[in-house]
Amino acid sequence: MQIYNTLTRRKEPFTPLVAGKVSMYVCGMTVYDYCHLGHARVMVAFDVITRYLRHRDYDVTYVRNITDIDDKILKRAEENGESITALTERMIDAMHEDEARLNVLPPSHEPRATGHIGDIVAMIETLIAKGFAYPADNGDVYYRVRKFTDYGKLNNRQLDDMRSGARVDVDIHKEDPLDFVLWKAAKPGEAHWPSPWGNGRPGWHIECSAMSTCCLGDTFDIHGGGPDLTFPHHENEIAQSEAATGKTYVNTWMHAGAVRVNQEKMSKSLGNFFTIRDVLVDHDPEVVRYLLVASHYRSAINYSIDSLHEARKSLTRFYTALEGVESDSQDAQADAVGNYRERFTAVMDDDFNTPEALAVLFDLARDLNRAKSEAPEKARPLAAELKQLAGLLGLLQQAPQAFLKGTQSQTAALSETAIEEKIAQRQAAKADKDFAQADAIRDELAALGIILKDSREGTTWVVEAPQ
RNA sequence: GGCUGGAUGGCAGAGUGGUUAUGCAGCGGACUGCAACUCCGUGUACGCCGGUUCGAUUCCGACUCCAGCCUCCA
Repeated sequence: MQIYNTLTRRKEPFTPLVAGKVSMYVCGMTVYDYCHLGHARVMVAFDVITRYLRHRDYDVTYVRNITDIDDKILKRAEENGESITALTERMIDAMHEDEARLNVLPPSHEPRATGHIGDIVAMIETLIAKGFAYPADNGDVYYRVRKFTDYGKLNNRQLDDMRSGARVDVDIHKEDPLDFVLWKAAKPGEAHWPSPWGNGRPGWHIECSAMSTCCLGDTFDIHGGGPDLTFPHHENEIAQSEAATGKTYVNTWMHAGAVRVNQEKMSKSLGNFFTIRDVLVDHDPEVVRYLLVASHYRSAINYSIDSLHEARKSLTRFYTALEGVESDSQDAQADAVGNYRERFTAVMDDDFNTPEALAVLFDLARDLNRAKSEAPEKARPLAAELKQLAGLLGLLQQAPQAFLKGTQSQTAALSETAIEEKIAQRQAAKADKDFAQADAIRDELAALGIILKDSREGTTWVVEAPQ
């Protein structure tokens, strides 16, 4: 297998530290609001990566943290008039609900910052002892960036170039404007934990260093996250961890691509974000997942309603192929189903090329459609193979009819029984050769987005993408 | 200003130093009462200018444009 490494800016053969095992840490949510599609992308990308690595027989330990103490959380809890814990618990529950709907498997461990204050304090103490950090007279503790000679290696950035950016905040308590905070002193009334430097809370970057090291060891295989975390967050993590342990922090850095809206990054600051739950009101969660998997994990995706419709159409093609074929995993037999599995594995081995993997599945689907009419005995194994391979992408696990008939909200204009009633009326009209009447019924349903399909076995229907 | 990516057919989106991506849409045909679904067939696509090469969309350089990071953001 080969994986693109942000650190070296190229694809590299993947060799885990311990043969057969993969240790992976992904930066998760700061839980002060609902997840948006950018979060969904990271969740789905690393879910596919985890599923595939496990399929390749790696024993994967997947750690994804929860940042449950932070300035934005304090602010939001204050605005809402609720306790910090009430807010974070509510958002954590919502996040779990969202990812379950997107068919994202839970990580192996989900450590929370507030559960690791001791580890965080210990790491800061080590950094101070080694001269990489210093307590300031305002009660904060800062990281001494210029002391870490490798600083900037992940982003290919020179410290002196960053000065010219001039957007670094000038803080009189810092020795150098580039220094960043490890421990923040609590203002009166703020949530806090005791520490050798007084009451306070951890800075953002240190929690990931502490939790990843504590769950996975000083050095681990893969560290992932969203595209906007490479700087400063991941750069700072490297500085903290490598200074503290004296060892390489991470071998392979992986970053997902951005989700855009109208060619602009979807982000909290721009306010152009769509939450997962908002999108799921009108769309099958699998459509959203498909949209995310249909592009390579590193490339930017432009989100639009049209792109969701495209995704729905593609899934409709797959489910149409699977419709009417009973199969289970026992049916997938290598000799009967061609080389799809080999092709799928070859492209997924190359930096998780999911668009190519889907192309293989479309070829498989065509083969399946052909088999359904020409060689029925091959249909079952082909369908089983399609479901099994798609399952590695977290797709095609619904009953075909369930997907094709859409959600209740999509068919709300007419109940399922009413639709069946109309179909029966049309059958009767057809039997009487009253085609004008039959066509009128079909047009009436089509106007409601219900498309009829006649076949030897009878008439079925699908819901087309909502307009 | 520094640093990253990107520019592929009507749209989405992979990939490759010479030969079909794939999906949607379009066109022709089969199937159908007519459709839909499905199947078969069908597209002189690789931002611009140079260079390397027998040959470049693919490698190298310049240019233009787009996006991102340098400040909280996945």
